[in-house]
Amino acid sequence: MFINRPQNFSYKNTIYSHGWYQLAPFSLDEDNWKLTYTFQNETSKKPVSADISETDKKIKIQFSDKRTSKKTQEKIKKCVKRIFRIDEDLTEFYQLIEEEKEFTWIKKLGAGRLLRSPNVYEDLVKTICTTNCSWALTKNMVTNLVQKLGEENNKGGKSFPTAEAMANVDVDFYKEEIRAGYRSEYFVELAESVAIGKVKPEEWSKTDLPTPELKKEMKKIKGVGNYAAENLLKLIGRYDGLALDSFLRSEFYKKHNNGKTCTDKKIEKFYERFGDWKGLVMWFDMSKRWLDEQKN
DNA sequence: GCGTCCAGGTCTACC
DNA sequence: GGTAGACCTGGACGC
Repeated sequence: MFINRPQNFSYKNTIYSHGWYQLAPFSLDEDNWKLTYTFQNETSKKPVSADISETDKKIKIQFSDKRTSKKTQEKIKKCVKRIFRIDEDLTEFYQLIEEEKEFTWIKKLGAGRLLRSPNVYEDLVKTICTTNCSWALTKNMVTNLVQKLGEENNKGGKSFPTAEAMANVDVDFYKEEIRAGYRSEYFVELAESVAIGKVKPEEWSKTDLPTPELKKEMKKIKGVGNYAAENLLKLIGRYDGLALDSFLRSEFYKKHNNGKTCTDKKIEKFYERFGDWKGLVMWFDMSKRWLDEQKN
């Protein structure tokens, strides 16, 4: 199964856009540039693993189970499009940065798209796992969630757990098995709220709510503060927040402030001219060094 | 081996 | 609305 690649799209630089590709159920074979993901499957409950790779003009999806139904294949194709943001229109973003020499590399390298999960709920849980801890611990928590609560297929692939599966375990499980620490209570509350339909993260992608109001909605969820909400907004395609975290701040100090610390207001002022796209501009401005270090 | 620091922050109480 | 202090984990670091 194939998907057409959009203009200004780099398969590799989209995978490397941020750390999400390192989080289960994603796994990346860098020698063959094969991104594997195990998708939830509502119809049979048995998840489906798929290898994603690129050809000259297309993105290729290969299913580990050849008996995967056409209907499921089509659903997974839709998910892959979401993961790579195939249908996202970045024309305005590229036009905006074209006027600034410092940022023209983004378009040239086909960067600009942030890898994401097949659904908002997974991005939400993973974002909470990034708060107040090292990246190693984030990976550990997410791996535990997938290994201990995800469904397994006959190839050994495990999917990210559903809200229902996450709601079926208690706080002690999150503390002892997931090693989520103080986040454990947040996960129980969140999973229960999503499972009964009280909180609907998937609606966030479709709502017409202005960003500040949507951000307020997101921050009602325990464990979601300013950084987490703005990170989620970026993942659903709203880039008017910077999602400042310790990584972005320290990179900004090094690159634009002679290594000295400064206020968040100063950082915000620097990117103000990019309006609704400032969050995306800042992310790629700060992560250029990281992209340069990856295999290209 | 042990203690301390801190990392892709948030929450609550208090002012 | 702004701020201080508590909150879990685990790797890095110094001793």
